[in-house]
Amino acid sequence: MSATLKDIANRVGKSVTTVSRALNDFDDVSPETKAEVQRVADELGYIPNILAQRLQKQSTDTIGIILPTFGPRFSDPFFSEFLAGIGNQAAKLGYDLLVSTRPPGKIELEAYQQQVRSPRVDGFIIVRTRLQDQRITFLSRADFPFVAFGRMLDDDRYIYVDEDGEYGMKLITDHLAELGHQRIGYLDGPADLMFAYYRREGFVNGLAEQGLSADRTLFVSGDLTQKAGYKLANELLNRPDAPSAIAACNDLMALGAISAAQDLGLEVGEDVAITGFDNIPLAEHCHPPLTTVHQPIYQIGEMVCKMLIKQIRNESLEQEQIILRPSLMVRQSSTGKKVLSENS
Amino acid sequence: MSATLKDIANRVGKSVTTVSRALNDFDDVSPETKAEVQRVADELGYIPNILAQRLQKQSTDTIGIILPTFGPRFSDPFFSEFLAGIGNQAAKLGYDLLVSTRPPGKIELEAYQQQVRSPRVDGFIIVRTRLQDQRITFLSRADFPFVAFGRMLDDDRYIYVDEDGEYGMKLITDHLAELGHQRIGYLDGPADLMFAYYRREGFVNGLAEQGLSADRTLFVSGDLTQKAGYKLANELLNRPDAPSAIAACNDLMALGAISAAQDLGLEVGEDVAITGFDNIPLAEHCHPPLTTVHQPIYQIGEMVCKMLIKQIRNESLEQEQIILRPSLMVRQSSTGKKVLSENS
DNA sequence: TTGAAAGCGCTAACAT
DNA sequence: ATGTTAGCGCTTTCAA
Repeated sequence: MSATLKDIANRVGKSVTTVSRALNDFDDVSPETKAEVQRVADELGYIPNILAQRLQKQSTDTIGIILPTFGPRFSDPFFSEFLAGIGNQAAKLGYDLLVSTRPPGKIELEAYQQQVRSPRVDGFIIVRTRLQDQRITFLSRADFPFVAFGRMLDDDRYIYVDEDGEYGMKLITDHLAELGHQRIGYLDGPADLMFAYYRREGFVNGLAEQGLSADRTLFVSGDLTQKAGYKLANELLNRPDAPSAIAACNDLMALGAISAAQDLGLEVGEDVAITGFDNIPLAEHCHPPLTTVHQPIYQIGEMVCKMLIKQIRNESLEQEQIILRPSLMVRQSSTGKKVLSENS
Repeated sequence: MSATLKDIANRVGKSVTTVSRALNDFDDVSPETKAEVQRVADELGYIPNILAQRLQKQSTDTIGIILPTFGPRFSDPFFSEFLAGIGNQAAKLGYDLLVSTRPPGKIELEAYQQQVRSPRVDGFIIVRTRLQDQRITFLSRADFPFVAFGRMLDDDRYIYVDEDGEYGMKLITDHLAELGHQRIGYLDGPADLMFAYYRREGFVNGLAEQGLSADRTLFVSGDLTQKAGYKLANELLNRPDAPSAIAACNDLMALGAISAAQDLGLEVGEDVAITGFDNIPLAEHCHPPLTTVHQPIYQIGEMVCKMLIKQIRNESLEQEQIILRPSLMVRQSSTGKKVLSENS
């Protein structure tokens, strides 16, 4: 077992208190004592017992994230990158990251309640906000620190970072309209997800601004996986009145759509334009490379984490609501033209 | 703040000790007292303070995993699925999952040391073992519980689960040889990774068994990303003596290789066969679908987690070393033949 | 059947 | 500049 303050105190012949203060560099300890204490501490390889510190402080130095997952086959590039951003930032600021996974719904909410009351974490990061988000409602009421990645409908009295999904999707409609597309299919996401909502808004409004009417029969929605993208695009492209372009609300579905088009013998970028949203690493290296909207997931992870820890520490935030403007990445899946590699 | 044992004790008019024992269902507490204590506890919404329990027990009820990551653009489907497996299993068994990310090397090892000594977790799960793995050496010496996913060279006196990568890659060479390929390129992984080692062995030995000699000039190695796969395959395919098939040591690089081939105007599955290893969800839904080797990552996550917790609890394991046989998934990227969808 | 007391390792208020 | 005392919330002897 690791040495304790008491061990050091005995060796040095001082009280535990003095040792504690010496190690924490209080200025009411004589330099000699400090030096001596430090020496012995090093010698014994002292490391503070974090459990004791936490009990004393009544804080866990840990932030939590509960990933909303459905099936076991859970593999969204978005999450691993986001997690890395949060995790690295948390480590930098001296916090641990507690990760759980729960299917959205009752079980999920119970997990929040438990973790709040235990208390197992000092604050939460919420991902994939929903139109009405119980998690946010609950944490707000409980006055428990959290930062969300994403907004909610009809309530923004909480701290969040979000991308401007509406703007992002308008970049797509502008781009497609410019290429001359008139009939554009849309691969929508689950109705209760806020990001799908904004992107859909952007799509509809973007078309309108271009003087194009949105044909609702070309709207189909799926569960954000490639599989869904494949199936939905296949249906769209098999219609007699098939669209000349398909915009997907995320990259994964767009990748599925590309496969579907190719399986039908279509040349993506030429015969049909396909676009995504997210710019996951795969987007650049698939064939053809995917035109999409970039949002800096890793940086958002860092940002959200930093804001949460500030909140936990009661430091003031410059900005409690942040909305980021994403940018368009034009690639071959829409233009058919080969683009030179973006970065070495 | 949550109610404490003391609060309950005051209300009931009993000592804290009695209340503690009542709630833990000791049999030396009268039924009436138990009932009364339980009633008041419910009324106050009592939840034990986990920090105090942990200090007392000197255990954290938490297992740790430190993900080896390089750049910020970290997005490996393998990890998110593996994490989900571990996380869900841990939750089921009453454990928390502490996730960190560190670049392999000194910083990483320091993180292990710190977490061991704090003590922040009760045990570790190690991923992506290396030929000589400092992490394993350190934890073994410290006699700290851990379970690894993967083996090590020259030392198997520790608990692990691994896939039989050599066998898996032989499935690939057999398959390619059967299709008539004689010159096969190999996209290798980093030299210090154990899984890359076994898969390479399987490739070399598999070829030998087929009476084919491995042309070392067709071996190129990269960092496991699609980007690397793209670049390496591009080089291979541009040679005058280009191979007729390319086996990649993981799916991500294989996907990159597919893009490279397609960019060169080759029909994958017809003009060149390409295979992967891992069977990530994308493999089935890319174009053409990728022939690969399947290993049940999610289940392995569960398994590893269960074994670790048993070890922590000093329960006996039926098997301390487990090696799983992966299976071949034949798809269009090698055969050129369309395969009916595997599952609905 | 119950309670008093000690202790997990640390920090902090107060006194000296 | 240092020590005494108390306390974080819980569990666990040991005694009654």
